[in-house]
Amino acid sequence: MNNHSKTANKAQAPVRAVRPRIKDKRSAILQAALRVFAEGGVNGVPMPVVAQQANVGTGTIYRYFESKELLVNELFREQKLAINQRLYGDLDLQRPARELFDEVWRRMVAFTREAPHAYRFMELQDHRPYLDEASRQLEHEALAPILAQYRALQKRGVFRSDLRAEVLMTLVWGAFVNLIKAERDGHISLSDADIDAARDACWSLCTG
Amino acid sequence: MNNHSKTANKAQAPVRAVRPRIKDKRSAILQAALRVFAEGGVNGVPMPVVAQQANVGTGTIYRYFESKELLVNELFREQKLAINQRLYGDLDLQRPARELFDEVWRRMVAFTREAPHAYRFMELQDHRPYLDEASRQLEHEALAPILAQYRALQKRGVFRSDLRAEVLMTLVWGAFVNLIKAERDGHISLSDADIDAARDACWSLCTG
DNA sequence: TGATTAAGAATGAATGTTCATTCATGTTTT
DNA sequence: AAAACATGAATGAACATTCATTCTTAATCA
Repeated sequence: MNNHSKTANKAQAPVRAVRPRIKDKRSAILQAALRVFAEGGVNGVPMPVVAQQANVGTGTIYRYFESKELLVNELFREQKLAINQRLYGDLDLQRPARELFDEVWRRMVAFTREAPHAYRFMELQDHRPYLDEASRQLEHEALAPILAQYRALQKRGVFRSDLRAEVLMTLVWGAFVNLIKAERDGHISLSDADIDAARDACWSLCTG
Repeated sequence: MNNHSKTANKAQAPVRAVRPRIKDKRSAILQAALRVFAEGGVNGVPMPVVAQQANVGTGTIYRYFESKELLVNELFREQKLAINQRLYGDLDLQRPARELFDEVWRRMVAFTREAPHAYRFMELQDHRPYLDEASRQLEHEALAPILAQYRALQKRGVFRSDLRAEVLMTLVWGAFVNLIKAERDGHISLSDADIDAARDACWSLCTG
């Protein structure tokens, strides 16, 4: 199980080692897993299906990931980081609060449109039991900068201060997620005007 | 699969029939299922565990429910009706809008506190693939009265009218659900003041 | 240059486990 | 004693994971 026998009897010469090349199948597996898990749920998709979608033998997955659980966790963390970068990266915090709010809202909507698999996977709840400590930690850390921003806006009197920033952020995020979910579930269809109006309503929620 | 053979050859007399007494095990099964599904998710809990929690043999469940899927659907419908009654039943629509809003919010919070299993089960997403047409239909119908109320408040100018009532309702519901979820996930803890403030913020969302 | 070969990489059939569902048998009710 | 009920061990299907085998790669040598 753990006899790596790395540098045992190599006192002689080349040290060249044979650190291989491939770095490609791993990506293919992650990409395929994202797609099929987003569509069928982690519990709904057997590993052979992931393998097939990645054009890889079933056993190959286990050369790159110890288990389904570990695969799910790596996927979660990878996506979490990418999403955070996409939503909050390169934001000019000097701009007016309302402009920032609109910009982030726009990015969130764009993300749900352009990367539906990634969005769906992260929104999925059925992978929660799989998540390990590192993933949970990351999830928590990822929110810190936005939380700080909410706090700053409260301090400047832009946002209402009768509730804690955590609560405010939770409300807005929940409203957004449920809006997108309602659309995907076919309960409503959203025009651009609807989405802008929803944004304005959430702004009202924040400012009182 | 569907031969109920109810009242076939009973043209004679007593009509007494033998419709037995038990009506009890069925309830015990539903109640146990609600609890364990709420805790472990529908996919996470084997039928023998449901049976054990209901103090019933595994096979007995199948005397009352054709399959796990049907059990989940009956449970879903039963709970949906009960919840709707609890949240919106006996509401005096003549009262001021703000009072009604506060009352419903209060009921929602009380429900999450007093019937955490029922709330959790309904909030769960992993039973969604199990739901049949009847359940989906019921889910839709259950929203109609509240939607009508949102519309009425828009018409009276109490609620903002720059977004459709469906969208408004979706936003508020999502905000509430995520607030409770954040608490259960341990991300935040909610004081009564937090909950009241969240309610006020949602009211702001509705009124602009 | 082309041949040889050993180590890594890939594979998918085989394995062991978990679970929904069934059914042969026992128990209770009428 | 017949009819309805209840039971849980047995069944078969689905799944995560393993492993004996085959394929690739690239270092070495003729």
